[in-house]
Amino acid sequence: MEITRKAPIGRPRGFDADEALEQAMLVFWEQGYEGASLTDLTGAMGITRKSMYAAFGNKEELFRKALERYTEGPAAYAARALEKPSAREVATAFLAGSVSTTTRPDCPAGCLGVQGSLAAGDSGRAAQDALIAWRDDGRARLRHRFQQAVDEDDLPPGADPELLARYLMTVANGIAVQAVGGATRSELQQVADAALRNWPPV
Amino acid sequence: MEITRKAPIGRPRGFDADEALEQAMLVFWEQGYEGASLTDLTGAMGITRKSMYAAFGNKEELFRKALERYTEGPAAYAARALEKPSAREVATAFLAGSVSTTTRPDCPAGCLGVQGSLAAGDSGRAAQDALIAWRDDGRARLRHRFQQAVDEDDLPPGADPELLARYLMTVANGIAVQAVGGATRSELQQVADAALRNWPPV
DNA sequence: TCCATTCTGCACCGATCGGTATCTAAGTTT
DNA sequence: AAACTTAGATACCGATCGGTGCAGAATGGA
Repeated sequence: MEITRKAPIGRPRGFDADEALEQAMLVFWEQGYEGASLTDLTGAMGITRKSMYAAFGNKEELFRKALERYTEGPAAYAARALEKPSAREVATAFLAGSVSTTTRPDCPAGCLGVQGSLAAGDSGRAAQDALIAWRDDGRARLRHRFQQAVDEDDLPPGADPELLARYLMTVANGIAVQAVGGATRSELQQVADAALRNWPPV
Repeated sequence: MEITRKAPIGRPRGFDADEALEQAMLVFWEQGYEGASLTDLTGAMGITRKSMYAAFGNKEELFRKALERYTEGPAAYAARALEKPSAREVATAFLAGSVSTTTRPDCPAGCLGVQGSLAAGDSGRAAQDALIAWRDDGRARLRHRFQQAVDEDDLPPGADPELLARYLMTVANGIAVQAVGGATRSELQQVADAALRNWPPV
């Protein structure tokens, strides 16, 4: 029987891996996967290339882990929105979260899940695929939530969960692009309000 | 008085500059500014680096010219939409054109004006700025067109041309992102229809 | 105390980046 | 034919790319 080893032998790492990952996420968010060089990344993380490779594997894995952190951090609004009691509140919270996260003054404008690797050469193809899967996953969760709403008579029987989910995701993605172009929070919230004006009534 | 010289002295270029630019546009469209290397570009254009530099200046200028060609080619739907007789038809044609152009089977998925350089490192910053200006210009044209519609009582007096323009642009940008993720033409047309369901009545 | 292990800092790897120099061949004007 | 300009091919430039090898420092277990 092995007892749980709390501290692995050897010299412990001299940096906070979570904090380093946070900084890497911000660099990817601002510059995209291909636009973020290892020099940019490790510079912001405050560690050397060697330490980065030992802790995170390689650039591609670092990106995946940064995306995970993004999901649980800045993009956590999506998971919170899904827990709202009604479909309308889900949609409203989802777009409101999208607006506020893409226009945070202390973070890069836009959405890592969109601009992290929207178009890419060969070297960024894996990151591109990861983001496509990420957006698909978000859309699937919305679809399931709206299917549940239909089942609960929270949406009219004729409502199409698939379409509603894609519609919301499309608007959110557009908001992210607009944010990169410098659109303000209030401008985008108006757009979100407009997009919800034709939401199916209960 | 100089007479207009039709053919400049020296050996004429041995390739079709328009066709070469078309191929460069397709590469930028698919891989983005930073993701498209000179090797990729000149390979698709069928010319050498030297010829490319002589004909187009450098990579950045090549991108600007490819964007112009994109505007007059695949993205010409936008200019055509602006000439529709009513605001509603403008909006409908704009989104329909956005859907069909981002899902053309013979072209890369998505929109060059969005994915050409959404996020970028230092080297892609100029292309990024060019695309932001490009999208701003499209939005301004929509705004002017809707202001005209308000003046002509083609839109209700309370309609906000600025908001309507940004709303349409946001949906179109979202459609472009969705197209990259593999959304089909009919799926996106449904989204476009949904987005127009709350268009202000005359 | 000594060893094993892992960290850090730095130099370095081959490959590729955008961009050029150099050469010959070719075509058009004067 | 002379003058001029460009095409095409090749080789090259310094810089940067993602990724490593190595030596030394630091820590845990024995």
